[in-house]
Amino acid sequence: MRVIFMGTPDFAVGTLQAIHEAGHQICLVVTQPDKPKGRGKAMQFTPVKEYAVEHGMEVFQPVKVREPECVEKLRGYEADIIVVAAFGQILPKEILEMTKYGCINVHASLLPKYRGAAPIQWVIIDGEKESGVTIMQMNEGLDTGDMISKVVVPIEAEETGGSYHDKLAAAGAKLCVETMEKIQAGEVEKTPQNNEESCYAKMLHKELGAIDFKKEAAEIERLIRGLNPWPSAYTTLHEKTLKIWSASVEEKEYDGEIGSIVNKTKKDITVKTGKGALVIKELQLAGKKRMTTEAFLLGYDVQVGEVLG
RNA sequence: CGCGGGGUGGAGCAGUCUGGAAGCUCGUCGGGCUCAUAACCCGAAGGUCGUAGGUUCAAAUCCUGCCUCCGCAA
Repeated sequence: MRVIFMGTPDFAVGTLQAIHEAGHQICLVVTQPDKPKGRGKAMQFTPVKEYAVEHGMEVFQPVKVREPECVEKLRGYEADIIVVAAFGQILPKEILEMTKYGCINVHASLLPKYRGAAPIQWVIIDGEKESGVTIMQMNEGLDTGDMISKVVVPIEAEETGGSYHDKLAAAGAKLCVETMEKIQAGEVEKTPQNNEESCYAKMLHKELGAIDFKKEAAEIERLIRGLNPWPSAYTTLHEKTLKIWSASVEEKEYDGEIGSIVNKTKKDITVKTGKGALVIKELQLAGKKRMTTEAFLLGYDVQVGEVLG
């Protein structure tokens, strides 16, 4: 098929690659404009653009695709289908109805649950046992289109936002190609979403990672995993940001102030929470590298009784 | 030129301001103690102090350029 692909972050690259390698003709790749990123404020390509440029694909980076001139530009490619994966802009009706097969979207959740921007991390934070990827026929709502296909991916006990992201990106890429074949063969069945069961996964923001030790240890531990590697869960130690990369839950109720260090061994630091305690396994102090708590304790002096946050 | 913190034996750090013999907590190797040990005791190996140049009788330490890691911001 003649395909226009729209996507921006890493999650979308796998799908673009799979479509490309499946032999479809990608006539245009639409991605968000380059932005100054990184420590030096240097302009940086989006991951999707990186791939597209590397493979000689034409790239289009509109600030707003819904502008009439952009819409007309897209129409000019006469694509059969538009595939969207984590693009980051709302598509107007004119684009949705522009092609023979319309726009399909690769979404990283089992719809109608977890519509929105950050479903991958939220299912981990919420402690779900499984999630997956849904391919839907896009309509004008936010992730409200009819469902075409889905795949379930279990969430492991040690799953992090990063590891699950990679699993879903791979699963979504595969499912997308399979679904395109079915669409082309006219074998798809579209199922409307039950709006009663829907919920939204809000965009992640940095403050979300601020650990509130008054919460249950189990909840904090899920937050740490869900926000790993980005934007990461953190607290404060000696007035510096302390990121917590990995921790485990201990049921024991220690005496002491919530948020304080209640136990220290050669390998771990244990912090009292609203319910149970959190054993910190891997961390990172501002300016330092990420390291195990054991390595951290070899060179950094922290005492039982000190309070985090 | 967005702000800031680093790069010191295998790991994590101190020492840099106030130049003048390479240190701490671990790990590793050898030996000892012990029923035993992640515990304890004795001993050993291992470092161009990121890199290039400058100042000096003398530089990890002061000056300059460069490389590189990281936190914030975006």
